[in-house]
Amino acid sequence: MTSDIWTPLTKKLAAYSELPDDAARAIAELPYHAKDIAAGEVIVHEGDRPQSCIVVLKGMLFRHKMVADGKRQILSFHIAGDLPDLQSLFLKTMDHGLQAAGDVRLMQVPHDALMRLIDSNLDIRHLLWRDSLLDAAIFREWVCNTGRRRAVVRVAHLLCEIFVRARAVGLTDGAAYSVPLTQTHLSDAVGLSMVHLNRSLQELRRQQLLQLTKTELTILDWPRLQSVADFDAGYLHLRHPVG
Amino acid sequence: MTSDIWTPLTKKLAAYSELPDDAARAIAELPYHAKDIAAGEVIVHEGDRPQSCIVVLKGMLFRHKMVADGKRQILSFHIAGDLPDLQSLFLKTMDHGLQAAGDVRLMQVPHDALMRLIDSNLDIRHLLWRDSLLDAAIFREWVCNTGRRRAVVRVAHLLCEIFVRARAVGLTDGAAYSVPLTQTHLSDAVGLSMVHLNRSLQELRRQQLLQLTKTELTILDWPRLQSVADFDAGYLHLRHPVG
DNA sequence: CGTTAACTTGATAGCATTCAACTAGCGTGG
DNA sequence: CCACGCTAGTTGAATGCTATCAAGTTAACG
Repeated sequence: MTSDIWTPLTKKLAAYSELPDDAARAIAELPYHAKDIAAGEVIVHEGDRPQSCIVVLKGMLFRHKMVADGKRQILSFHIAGDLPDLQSLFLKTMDHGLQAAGDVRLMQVPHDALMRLIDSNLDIRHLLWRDSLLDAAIFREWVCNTGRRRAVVRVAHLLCEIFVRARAVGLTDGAAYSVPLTQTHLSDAVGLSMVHLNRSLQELRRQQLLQLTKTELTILDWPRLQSVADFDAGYLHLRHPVG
Repeated sequence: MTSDIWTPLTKKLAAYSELPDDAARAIAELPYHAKDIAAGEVIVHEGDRPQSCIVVLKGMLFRHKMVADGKRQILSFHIAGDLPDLQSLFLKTMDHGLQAAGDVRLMQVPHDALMRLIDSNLDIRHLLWRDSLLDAAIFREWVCNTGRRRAVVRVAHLLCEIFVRARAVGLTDGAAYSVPLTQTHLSDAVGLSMVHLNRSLQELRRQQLLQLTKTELTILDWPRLQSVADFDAGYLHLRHPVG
């Protein structure tokens, strides 16, 4: 079975580390509960104490946090294969929320079963620990992005990351990738106002670097986009750095 | 032995989780190499592949990353008990550097010995995994800080975090804490220019919220500072949330 | 079609950066 | 001993990037 319900997760793990066959098999024995989530629905709230971890199967969701004045900051985007609340295994209270951008299909894996597997299987433990560290590496890059980059560069950098991560797990179609993100999502992710984000996007389009519609991102000039974006995929720690 | 060389680390772990006695004893059997580092020295470079993890014993160091135009972003500050490059156990290549602010005393623990202990001791493994997730939680808050907060709030928030983390491991002296940070460090941490950081600090001083000299941070009005800073210590996941 | 959400555009205000100069403290060497 | 250089901190003025406010357009949908 080259494509069962666990394929997104195993693909993701294999893209970022070596995934032994028996580790994949052990994962596939975990109990789970699959679930469909409508666009915009909040999946986990800040303050919740989840009893299971989520694996994204299809679609995109994001972590977010509110700051004073009711402003929102998006902390990360997650695609098929990602474990967006793996940390809840050890940090019992959510310090942020989880919400669906577009429609999402996901599975929930109970903490206790996952914990048992982690404690008994060295390979899986290392794979998942590494995955949680990768998460942190991405946050670090986002700190740089919001802290020290100009608007246009910030936006370009974010889109580069999204595209490379999607390509790594085989979700892209040539230079195109289907994204369910609005400009409001993007502005809350890079820390800009909606209006200014819109103008930054227009600048990227004007420079013929990319195309972004309501449903699809297309890279028009990868080398130049990467350079404008100050993007270096090193922080993603991919197993096969690039193509 | 209430105070041996491992005290900083055990204190830190106990401040953020429960630390069983035999876990503490097992840690104390790890091999190590103690080392003194002069202020400003780079301890680990971006691109390095370290063979050991660092435990801070005394002083303060920080992670940093360069972005285009030679601008620097500081990613985190680390005090006694912290493990600022624990991730190097699983992410082999450093995606950022490690540098001493002030003089630092630290110890290096070889990867192989640490990995053996992690693989054989469940408590320690959970403690350290949790610590690495805590790291990520702090990065998330920094994304919010640089992304969605005004200058004065940003600075106040950073100082709140530094103070609370220092207090949690017993490094503060009443409302005072000895910090070896220059205003340049602070500005690179919050993503502001040196000049504007200086003015933001002056505003905090003018409001009688805190005092900050070359060597010491003193909190003058904690409740009001916390509120100005939009600071909620929840994201630090402390075992005993506050005092 | 009326309604709504997403996107776009223009004008204005304001916060943060940049440039430049100046002060203070500290160590070194003539 | 004082000049000198260096680092860190401070201040002023001008520029400019980004936010805000307001209005208008487009597309999707019941």
